[in-house]
Amino acid sequence: MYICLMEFKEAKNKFVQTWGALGSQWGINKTMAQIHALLMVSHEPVSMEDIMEELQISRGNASMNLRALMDWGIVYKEYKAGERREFFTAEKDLDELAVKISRERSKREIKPALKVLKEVSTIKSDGTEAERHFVDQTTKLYDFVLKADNVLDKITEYKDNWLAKLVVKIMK
Amino acid sequence: MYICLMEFKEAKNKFVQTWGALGSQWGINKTMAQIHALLMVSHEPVSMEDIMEELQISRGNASMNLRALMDWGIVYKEYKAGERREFFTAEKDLDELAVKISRERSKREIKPALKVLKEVSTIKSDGTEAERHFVDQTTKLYDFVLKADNVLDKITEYKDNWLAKLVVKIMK
DNA sequence: ACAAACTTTCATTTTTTTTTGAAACTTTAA
DNA sequence: TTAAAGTTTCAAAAAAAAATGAAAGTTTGT
Repeated sequence: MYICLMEFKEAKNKFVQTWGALGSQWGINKTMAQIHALLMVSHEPVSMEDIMEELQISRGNASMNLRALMDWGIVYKEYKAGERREFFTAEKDLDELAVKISRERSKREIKPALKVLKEVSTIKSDGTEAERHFVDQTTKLYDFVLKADNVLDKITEYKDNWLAKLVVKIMK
Repeated sequence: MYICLMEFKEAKNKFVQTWGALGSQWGINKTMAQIHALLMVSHEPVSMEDIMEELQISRGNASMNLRALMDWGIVYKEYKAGERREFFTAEKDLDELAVKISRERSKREIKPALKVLKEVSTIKSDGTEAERHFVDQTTKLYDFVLKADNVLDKITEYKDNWLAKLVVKIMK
């Protein structure tokens, strides 16, 4: 029994650390990813105190990153009857999680980038070869990113089981 | 003519800055993304000197990031006849570029994460509900990430025009 | 073999990002 | 209305990541 508990804590910690590192590599702040990981594998809502305790982080840090996760729509606040404090849960449905992350990153990062690509690809170019190449390349890039963004949108529109459905479409 | 040149330089600069910022948001060092952007829109190979000059960065920085880009397989060294210095070009085919980035990120980040997910999801759990939930959730996550990684692999296997082909498959 | 032309490396510095923590704020219950 | 229990904010500190630049290393032509 003791050994089993140790193994669990160890595994949980390893998972949280790994998810945090993966987050960093994809431009998501480590603590934010760690909090999310922690909530993902918790079977019941977790208080801010507990998050601070488990991840050894300050109240401010916990508060700010929980806010960010809620802004992303992948962590929810919960109230327990007769409890003053707030508890938090993560979106645990992976299809839904992926859809929300896609949507948010599209809105925050891809769409603004597309706007700039459009802008820079439409300078008048009756000029040098350098100019012609620039316009050509940025136009291609605009088309590519736009198409990719649309595909992602289409895919995640299925919402329920989009990944499974995609597998079917592609393998066939 | 003068105004037109200004517009071009301005557009080029805006593109490079934007691509750099986008890189940061996705866990790619800003300078690395900027160098890549610069090479992408350059119609002919660029020397390290010119890169340093255009991006206002040091020799060391340029050298290290060019090496990293070559490791990713998306920037190539070129030798010009009768020239001692080395010149650099970027992969300009966007299908190919996306394939290479996918492959590399899968190899460097997804695969190692999968290994950990497998590990932590296979602790023995005859224990508490917390343990059962942990095993359940990490197993689902493992399956999901594995499937997504495979789909990406399959898609990019088309290599030529994979995005266009995907559009067809999905819209249909 | 030499030196000129060029590239790479890495300890140090700089910049950027993240974290802290204490003060300000909010909510609830008595 | 008050105070207890909690949350949020943000200026300052710390940590992490990136950039510098000078020394070491390489390559090439004579």
